[in-house]
Amino acid sequence: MRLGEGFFGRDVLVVAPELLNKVLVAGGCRGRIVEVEAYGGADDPASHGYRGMTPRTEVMFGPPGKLYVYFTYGMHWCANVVCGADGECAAVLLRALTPLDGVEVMRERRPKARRDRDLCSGPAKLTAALGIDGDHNGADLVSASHGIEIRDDGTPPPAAPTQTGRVGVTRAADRPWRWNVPASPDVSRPS
DNA sequence: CCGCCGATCTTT
DNA sequence: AAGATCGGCGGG
Repeated sequence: MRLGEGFFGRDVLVVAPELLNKVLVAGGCRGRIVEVEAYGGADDPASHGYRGMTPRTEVMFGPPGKLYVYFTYGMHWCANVVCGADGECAAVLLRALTPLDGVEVMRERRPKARRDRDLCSGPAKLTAALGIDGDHNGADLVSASHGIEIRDDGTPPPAAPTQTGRVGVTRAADRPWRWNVPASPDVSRPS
């Protein structure tokens, strides 16, 4: 079943680990979510929304269940699921997937990937593999407005997900807001 | 396998 | 000027 607004409209620290083992569907491909990170708002110095709403972060402050897609390092796209109540700033960064379906298409989109586990093992790798870019900013996952949705296929989240500090952040680096599926070979880095 | 470095450009 | 990254290269 497709996840609905009730799922996303809760505390981001609750939603993030529950997204593990859900299935992301986009661009004719499917992948199982194995790594996520939570980002807050005014309470979180590492968040894009820390200093309030800007044109870039507008979606992060809106209703839950939307996709916040941002451009970084001059060449990469990263995708977040907006959480919490409308007006709050909170989102979950999708950091890695296990490729499930459409692997051939993923390979065409990411010709540099050598092994299957390199296709979606990073936030900008998975967007490239599934064809997600700036056109998908603000997409509604609840109605699959842009052909993107998140599904529960009956696989529960891990009972004891691995929890670490967030990758690549310099501020609030000690906050344990990254979660991944234990022993998954498809995460962005070993934990 | 690991660490370093350059690419590339938007946002602050 | 830094950044929620990636991939190539060199060394162990």
